[in-house]
Amino acid sequence: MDMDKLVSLCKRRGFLFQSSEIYGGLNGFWDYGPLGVELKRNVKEAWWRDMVSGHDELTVSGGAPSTFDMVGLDCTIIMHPQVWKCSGHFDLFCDFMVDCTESKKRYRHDQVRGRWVTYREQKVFVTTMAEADKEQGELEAKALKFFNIRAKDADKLAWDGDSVSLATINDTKQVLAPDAKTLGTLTDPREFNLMFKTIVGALGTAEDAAFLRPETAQGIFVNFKNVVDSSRVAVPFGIAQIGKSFRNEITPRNFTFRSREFEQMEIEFFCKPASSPQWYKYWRDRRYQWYLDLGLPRERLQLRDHHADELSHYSCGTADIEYAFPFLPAGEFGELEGVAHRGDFDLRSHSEGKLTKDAEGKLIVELGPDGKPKHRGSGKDLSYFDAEAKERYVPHVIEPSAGADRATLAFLCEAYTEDKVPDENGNPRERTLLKLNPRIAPIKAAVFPLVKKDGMPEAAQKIYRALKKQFNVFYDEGGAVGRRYARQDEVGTPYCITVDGETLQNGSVTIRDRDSLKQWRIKADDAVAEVTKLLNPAGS
RNA sequence: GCGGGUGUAGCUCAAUGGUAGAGCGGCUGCCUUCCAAGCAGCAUGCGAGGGUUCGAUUCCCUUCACCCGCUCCA
Repeated sequence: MDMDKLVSLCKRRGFLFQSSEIYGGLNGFWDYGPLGVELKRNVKEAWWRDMVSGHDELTVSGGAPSTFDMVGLDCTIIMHPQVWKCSGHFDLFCDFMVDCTESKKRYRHDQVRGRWVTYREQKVFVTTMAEADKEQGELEAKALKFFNIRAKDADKLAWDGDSVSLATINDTKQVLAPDAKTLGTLTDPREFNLMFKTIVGALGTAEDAAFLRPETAQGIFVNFKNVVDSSRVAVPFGIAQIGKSFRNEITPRNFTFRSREFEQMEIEFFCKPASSPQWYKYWRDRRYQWYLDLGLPRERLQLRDHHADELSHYSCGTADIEYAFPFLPAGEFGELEGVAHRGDFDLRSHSEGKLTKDAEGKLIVELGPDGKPKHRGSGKDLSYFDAEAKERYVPHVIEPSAGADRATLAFLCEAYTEDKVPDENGNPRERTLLKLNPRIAPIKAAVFPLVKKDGMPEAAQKIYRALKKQFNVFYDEGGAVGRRYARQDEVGTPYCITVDGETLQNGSVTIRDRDSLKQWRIKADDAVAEVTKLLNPAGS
């Protein structure tokens, strides 16, 4: 599929526009047009319905270890700055980077490592990005090349001290950058703010700095106690939230895939530590199935477990649900949702202070240079008393975190179809259509009078008004009926109802299926019942 | 952030140092009894800023955005 064609259709038909387009646009920001907002709302509402409001806490659903509760939450985008310090975002999202003017490469300042070495009175700091086990070999090879000496004379190099991070070096003039041949090609370290900074208070000073949330999850963790105390939920239970998040992506690209302002659909599921692996598996499989049910095919959707070395420092297991977006190279997949087993990292961090892993892999409070906690927690007890088991523990957390915009984009990509249908003379003609699942289609049905006379518009309008009470439907009486069908196909409307001459005789109308072009007759009075039936097939 | 490319109507494209045209789409009317038909008419544009010039959509600079590659991807 040609991505440009989809982007063009999205703009032409009002699904997606570039933000601030009349001013030249803004990199990484996108607006949803009249049809796009319907589509995205339908995606979010399907998620909320399927995960939260439609959840049956009385029945053990397929694959779940037990029954469980689900509730929702809607938190603010701006929270106490300490939230981001304890969550780990503050440390991770405020990186210092250095650029190499020779190789044009960019490095995380603290990740560049090197050693001082002297040869014939010249002392330089040789650096590399190599892994620890290959580091010394790399450094020696680079030093030999720089001083232009043979490998057999390697013992003439005088090494001084162990390998250290570039962050400990003040004099960049004597630094040989990892991919450079000459000295002093690195810029001074510059701060990269991956979180959006803002000011709280009209007289904003530096102390009033706050951040727009980079994820909705933390609002759930900091409200854990409020929800437990107020809503009669018992572990195991989940708290769900849909909302905007903000990240300064370094390279926003690929349409809405990597936007700087985006919407998340997140669940934090709290469970007993011992049963958390089962819950992890449950959520991972259930979330994968959700995308299949809404129309992404198994061939283009994969559930990929992270390797151990890919896991975040707090995670005991993470799987990504990934879709083969057409803008990616063949065989590559892009993340739609991450399902992470986060252990008790978040609740404990917000209670005790930001945690880190010690040498044995145990979570301990991270200390600053002064020996005190680097980021102080709230000091509030976020443990849970399990009345059934008569024990107190900090629940473990499973986090299915989905991108609403990415899901919407994936459904659009998958729906985009070109086929050939017979024209009025029976010759094949190119057609563009969106084969959207009717559940998420922006318009559920269109109603047409076959021609604009003989009372057909009046009859069609009556059907339109009846349908409109329950569904987003569209009325169109202009031009040839074939053109009106084509327009609806292009925006993914699953059904078209047409009033014709027979309607006036016997009260029947035709109803047409978008994908198959099949038409059948129903009673005009049954239009609402028929569309309701089609949109709610048995078993769902 | 770097390198390369691109930027003209809603979309796809053309032409030009003397302020732009087509196809498709859109709108109005006529016609039209089932898949973008026909006829008549209408509307809409040189991404932004600056410079050179009598005059810039065209040449130059800057900027913004998009695409490709690198980097980044918490």
